[in-house]
Amino acid sequence: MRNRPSTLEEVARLSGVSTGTVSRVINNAPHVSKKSREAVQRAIEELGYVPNTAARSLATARRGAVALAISSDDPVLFANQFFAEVISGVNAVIEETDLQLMLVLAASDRGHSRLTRILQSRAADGVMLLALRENDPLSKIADEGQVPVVHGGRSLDRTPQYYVDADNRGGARQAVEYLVSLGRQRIATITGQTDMHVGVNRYLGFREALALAGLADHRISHGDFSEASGAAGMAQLLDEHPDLDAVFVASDAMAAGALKVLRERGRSVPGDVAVVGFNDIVTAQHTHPALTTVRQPIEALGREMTRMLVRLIDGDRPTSLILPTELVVRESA
Amino acid sequence: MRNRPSTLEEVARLSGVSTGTVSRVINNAPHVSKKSREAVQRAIEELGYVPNTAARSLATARRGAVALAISSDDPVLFANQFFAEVISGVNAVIEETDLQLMLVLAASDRGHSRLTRILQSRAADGVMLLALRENDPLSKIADEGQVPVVHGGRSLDRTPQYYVDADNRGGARQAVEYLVSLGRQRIATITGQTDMHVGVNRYLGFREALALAGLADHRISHGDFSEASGAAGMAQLLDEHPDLDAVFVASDAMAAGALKVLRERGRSVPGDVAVVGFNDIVTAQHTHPALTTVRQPIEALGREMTRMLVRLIDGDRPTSLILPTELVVRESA
DNA sequence: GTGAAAGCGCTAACAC
DNA sequence: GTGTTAGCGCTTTCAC
Repeated sequence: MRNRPSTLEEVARLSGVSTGTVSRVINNAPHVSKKSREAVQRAIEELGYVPNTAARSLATARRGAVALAISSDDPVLFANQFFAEVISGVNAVIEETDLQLMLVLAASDRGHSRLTRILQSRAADGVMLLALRENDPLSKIADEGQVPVVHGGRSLDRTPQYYVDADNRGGARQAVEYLVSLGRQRIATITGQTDMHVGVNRYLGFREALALAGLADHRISHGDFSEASGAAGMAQLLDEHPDLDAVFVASDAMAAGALKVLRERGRSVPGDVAVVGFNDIVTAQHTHPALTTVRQPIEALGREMTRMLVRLIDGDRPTSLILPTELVVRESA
Repeated sequence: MRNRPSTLEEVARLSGVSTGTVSRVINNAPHVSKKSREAVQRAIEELGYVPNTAARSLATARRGAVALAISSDDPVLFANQFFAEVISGVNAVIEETDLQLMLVLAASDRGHSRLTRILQSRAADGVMLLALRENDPLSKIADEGQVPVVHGGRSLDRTPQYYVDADNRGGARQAVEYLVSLGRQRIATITGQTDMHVGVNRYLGFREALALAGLADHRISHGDFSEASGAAGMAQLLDEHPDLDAVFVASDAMAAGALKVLRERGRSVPGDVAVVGFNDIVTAQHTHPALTTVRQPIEALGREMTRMLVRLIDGDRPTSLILPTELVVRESA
């Protein structure tokens, strides 16, 4: 570790101009002579000067940072890769700005209250809120807070003012329409939690598609997005509707469970039963047969959330976004 | 959004004490009468006062934040789940402190120079550096920087002063010893990049175990940790050493590729050829057959790195750590 | 046990 | 185009 970082005042002294001018150069404001500008730049170089962000924040009342807050410990959303992809998208936009990214995982109560503090205190210039639980008290706090908030995903209880979401309903519709186009007639579904926005909307998409095709939509089992619940759901469906010829499963994890049960019961996929999942997790490529599924634009979600937040911080009024999903056809349907 | 946050001075006014006393209460310093303390707390409550972190940072010369920097875009390490697990571990420790977590993904050049700035400028009180490339210039900058640095993993060119790493060598040895204990005699390996610390050490572990068992160690193919290279490596090994009865593959991704080739060539696993991977990625549970592999303590890595950094910030001199790995036996060996 | 006041390093308004 | 200076909101001596 080296000696103490140098200050703006030292730069001023060395370059023979006032602190005001140095400051102008650093923030490349207009009305600075070429001569001073170069003198300052030389001095900065020589001293290895780096501005003190705390001092700057204090003077400008801007933090120079945004927070990405993940409130829920919901395994489905937090699941590994979703997380990594969102961050990757967020980072891509952040890198173009001078903002820093703070990460706040509100797993414990402590994390929760910490997030509350950030929302109330202007510790960040803006917050992206991901995976809020239904009726999460944070939702209210966010609305009353000091800083702009962008939500990733919606919840059932309230639609946030600024959000980016994937088109879960459209994606589900697309998946089921594909099954219909394959000639399947007796299509079932295993839903996710229907007290969650994603769960409900994928289910609605399912019903919508069947209604449009004039097919029956009573073959339903309710899961919770977990692999185990997918297996259980599939077993139940086979018991209750042995004639089914396709199943739309609201998550890939559940679909993996369903495939296992189908194999055990000797139903061939997609011969006897076609299967479509949702999310396109990595594992979807490695199931047997490989899973046809709906891909969410997760990285884009991160990118768009960040863009939106930056615009809000700049005082703009962006409009919320629903991002399209994409059907990835593999072997299971 | 509400009105302006209140200041410490306002708290002082409302509670009828000096700003000095308010400050003492907030940082619960000794020598404050019960009476003042309570008056202050009441005022804080009433005003909803939250300290301004920038002002505090400026006064104390501490940032109240640490950075987790991921320098490399190395797909192996950045791979989804590794990333999420590290962060989860980091977060667990962070939540116990008053520190904030800044995330710096140095994917682009811009990201890189941004990280350099942080290292040089005390924008964070400490930095955790993950997945540094070999000969990464950052390594040097980190050493010369203003803040304590903890490395996750090592590189070939230099052993950092403070690091936490997984026992790659020991893990590999363990894996191969297990194959030996199964009675396998003609054991091959597909290595990772051997210009990377992990690559080399897993390879060394392989040789060590064979040497100890008095077995030949010439069945080698060099991969790059990718699934494709695993497939190519397996094909090559089968061509050159058709008699092999086991293979230690230095990553699960490569192992997945290898399994595919074995299946295509009609070799049964583990009947004809036993396969062990490394990393225990989620997919390992879903290959056919499910993959026996070496699990790295990734969350612990994040936790221990953070603990170490916090101790460094506090002025302690922690000692570097190598965390044990664990063999996860499934069906492939 | 408490108050007063001098900074921390920067920006921004104002004067020239 | 440039210099001067008053803060930003907090902590921390130093008196008392």
